[in-house]
Amino acid sequence: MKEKFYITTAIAYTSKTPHIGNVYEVVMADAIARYKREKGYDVFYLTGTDEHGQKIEESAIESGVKPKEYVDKISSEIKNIWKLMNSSHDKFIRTTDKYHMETVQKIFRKLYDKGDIYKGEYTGLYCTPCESFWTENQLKEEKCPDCQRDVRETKEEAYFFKMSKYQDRLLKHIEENKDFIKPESRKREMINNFLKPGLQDLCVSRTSFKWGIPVDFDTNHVIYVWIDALSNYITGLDFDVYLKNHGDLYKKYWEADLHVIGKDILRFHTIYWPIMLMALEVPLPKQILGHPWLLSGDDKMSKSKGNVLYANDLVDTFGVDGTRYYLLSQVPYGNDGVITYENIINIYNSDLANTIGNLVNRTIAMIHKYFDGTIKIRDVEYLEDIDKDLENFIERSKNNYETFMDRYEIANGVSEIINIARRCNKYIDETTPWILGNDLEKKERLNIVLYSLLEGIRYIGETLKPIIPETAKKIFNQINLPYKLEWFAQSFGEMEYKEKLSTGKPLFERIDAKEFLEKEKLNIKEDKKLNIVEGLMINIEDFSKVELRVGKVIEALKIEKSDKLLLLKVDIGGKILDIVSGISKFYTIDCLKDKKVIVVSNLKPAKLRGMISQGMILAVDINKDNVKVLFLDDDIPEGTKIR
RNA sequence: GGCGGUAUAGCUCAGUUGGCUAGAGCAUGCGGUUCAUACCCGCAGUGUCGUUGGUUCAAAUCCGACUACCGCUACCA
Repeated sequence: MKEKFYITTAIAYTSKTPHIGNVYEVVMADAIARYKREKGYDVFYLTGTDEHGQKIEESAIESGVKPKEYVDKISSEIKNIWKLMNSSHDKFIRTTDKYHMETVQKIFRKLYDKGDIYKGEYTGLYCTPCESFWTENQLKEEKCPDCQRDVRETKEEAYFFKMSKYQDRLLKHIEENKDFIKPESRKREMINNFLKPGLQDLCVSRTSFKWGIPVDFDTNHVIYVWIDALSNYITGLDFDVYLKNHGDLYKKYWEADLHVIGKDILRFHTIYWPIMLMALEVPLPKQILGHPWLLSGDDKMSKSKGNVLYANDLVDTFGVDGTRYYLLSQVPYGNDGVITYENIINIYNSDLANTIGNLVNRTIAMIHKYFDGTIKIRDVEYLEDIDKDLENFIERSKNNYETFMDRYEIANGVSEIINIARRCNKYIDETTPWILGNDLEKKERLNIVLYSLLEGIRYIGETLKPIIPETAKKIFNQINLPYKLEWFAQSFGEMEYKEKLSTGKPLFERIDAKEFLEKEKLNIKEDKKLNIVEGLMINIEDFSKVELRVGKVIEALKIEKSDKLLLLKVDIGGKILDIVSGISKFYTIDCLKDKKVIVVSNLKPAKLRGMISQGMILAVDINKDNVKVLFLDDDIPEGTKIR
């Protein structure tokens, strides 16, 4: 009976096309899944898309389509990218799938019936004309800050999950199960930040938007998106809420062996998710692996730098395997990795083309040249020390590889493969087969040498299977062995190559970095074409509701305890508005003073960080770390209306 | 602002519980080789291990302070 292995990725959020970080996660999970399959596990690998929530509802409205249409599109886009990356998932779940939604409703109901979810209320001060809730300190002289009218204490219903009930049990579980949260450093974060201070009851329903799974016994409410999303790990296996009629998948594969997720959502997976499962009386997953990111945010990606990266583009240039290889070999285990075209080209050329590709190519060329493509098994009696060295090195590397892979340290595993290839290249130099080839009496010796190399290549092919399967396939093709060979059924020196080898085609074409980067620069210019979102059109009346005026910044002040906010006093022609703006990272106080800006002057005031903001100034978000305020010529008088 | 993380060769990163003369790959320089994809092999480097105090026989490693960068989070009407 095969041992089972259930692995999942986080399901990708469908508010927009996934970035390379999500792609990394899937490639990583895929490599682990493939590795486990090779090792003989009965693997179930689940991935999918998370399709509910306010953000999606908003994005859909923005694009002028129904939410379902919107998520259908993005979800299939994501599915295609996963396919492109050669993900070998066994199932792709969508949270808009009917069975998922039904089970989530039952989960909610069960927890409600149990008393772990209870109906409570948000208490707040409500201003009826403005339809807004205010907290006490938002009020201005006990009146609504917007309209200065009276507010009333009002309650709004919401469902809450009694997190605190399970927190001690969870803390104990985390402390007793050393490998529950990996890497180690993240575990401390979770315990110190969330568990030790004590958990608050979690609000698990929303009434402020509609795009979600309704609470079936109280349809004004939709279920909180995390309850919905996390459940996919069991609904995807046909979980039965009442624990009686689980589907076969569930019976076979739960509990999960590994949840691969980004470190940013570790909190949900290591706290809310286990507590949900405890409440459902279901065993917890064995391990949660919070992986680092490939990019430390958008900041490192900027079109002007020419390092924006999309999965499609990467695959176009480097192929699936070039891309997978980079992702799997270059992201460090603990820290975020960096990705630039220069780096990828470098790694691609040196590791794939030069080290592995060339090794395979030159070996096969020699076998054709000296033996017409057929090599017989080595005769152990004639082995020299140098051959044994090679063999030992390769066996050792293979063992190291497995050790790393078992710990999910993929990048370390990959470097063991490269080590094998390097060692083989060195062995060629040590044995100089081209000299042996000139001497008929050395034929036997030459056979041993080339056979040993062939075995080395087989080892490389095997270990590459989980990493870059297409290339592994090509290698097996070239050395004329079936790809589906059982994982290392023959150890070094035992394989018989009965068939004549096929003629070797290079596995990877080298990429000229200079040429490529210059071409890229041209492409970037192309990319600057405008992307106008169709669908959301407003008419002139809508626009005329917005009052834009020229304002002069009289004064800019830092707001305490805030990194992003500045308080601007802006003169809009006789009237001075206080405007709170999130630009303190980009502009100093001095360089704003006396500047002319565009002000939205009829914006409903709002309270931010305790300050009342009476308007807004226009600025361009080039990306989240590059914001430009739109300044006007100094000689335009303040107060002038803009239209 | 709160919480957390990271600072090591030109670049990307390893350095397990304190014992290094501080490593690997790439890039650089020199030499070798020609089976191979201007490839491969060898040799050579360069580092006040972010700054600064402390603990210790011994600190890149442990503790304190500081600085810079990053992430999450609140706030960017």
